[in-house]
Amino acid sequence: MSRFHHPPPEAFELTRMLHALSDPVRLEVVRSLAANGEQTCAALDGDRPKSTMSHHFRVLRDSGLVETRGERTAHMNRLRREEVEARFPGLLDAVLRPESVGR
Amino acid sequence: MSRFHHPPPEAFELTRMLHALSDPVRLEVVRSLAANGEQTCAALDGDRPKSTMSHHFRVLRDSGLVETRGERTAHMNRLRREEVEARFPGLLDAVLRPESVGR
DNA sequence: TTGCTTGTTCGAAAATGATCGAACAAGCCG
DNA sequence: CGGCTTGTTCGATCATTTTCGAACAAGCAA
Repeated sequence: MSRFHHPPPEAFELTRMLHALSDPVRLEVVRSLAANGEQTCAALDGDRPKSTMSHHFRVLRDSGLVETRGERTAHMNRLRREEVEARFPGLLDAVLRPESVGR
Repeated sequence: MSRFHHPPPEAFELTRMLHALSDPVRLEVVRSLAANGEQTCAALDGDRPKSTMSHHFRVLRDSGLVETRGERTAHMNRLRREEVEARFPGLLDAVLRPESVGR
């Protein structure tokens, strides 16, 4: 039973999602989730302080990109691929392309 | 002879472009350029102050999304479709989709 | 229970970004 | 030339973001 708010796809806002993706740290998280599947917050912090990461996960959740399941102590994060694809077709694919990476 | 700086596609940065697109005013400009072709700054301000629009155009130029030709007094703006498509395939299409509009 | 782990929330500080008036530059028209 | 038009640049202000330590909550393990 997650204590977090996860908007339904109809409520996704493009500008909000683009803003969520426009931060290097968050984009890295999204890419890692896409490449490696569900992961805990700890597995995704790049040695950054937990409070900082907690903030980024919240932005990702609010935008609709990520779902956090608060089961157990360690929270699991999942990229909401299908939902995002349904609402903004092609967006995630474009952002996740290997060619788009690196600078 | 444009006095503006327009980065070449190799220099486009994804996070910078996503940030440029994440502002409602700028997204509206990009959509108008996509739908109606080249336009002057005046045609694209939504009754907003010129200094404000000038700022947004600069962000759009720096990201690589827009090219401003400074010929004549009135500057012409063009969406750099091909360049953006070559560097970040699918990104513009996703953002310009009608379904993605409206909230 | 006590302690360790994982993560959130709060609050503050620093950085970044958006907005807009005023002054300025340059082309164009009469 | 003088004035109008189109936009840029500068500076200030205000709002939003980012970052991070400290305190807190809850599960889990010994």
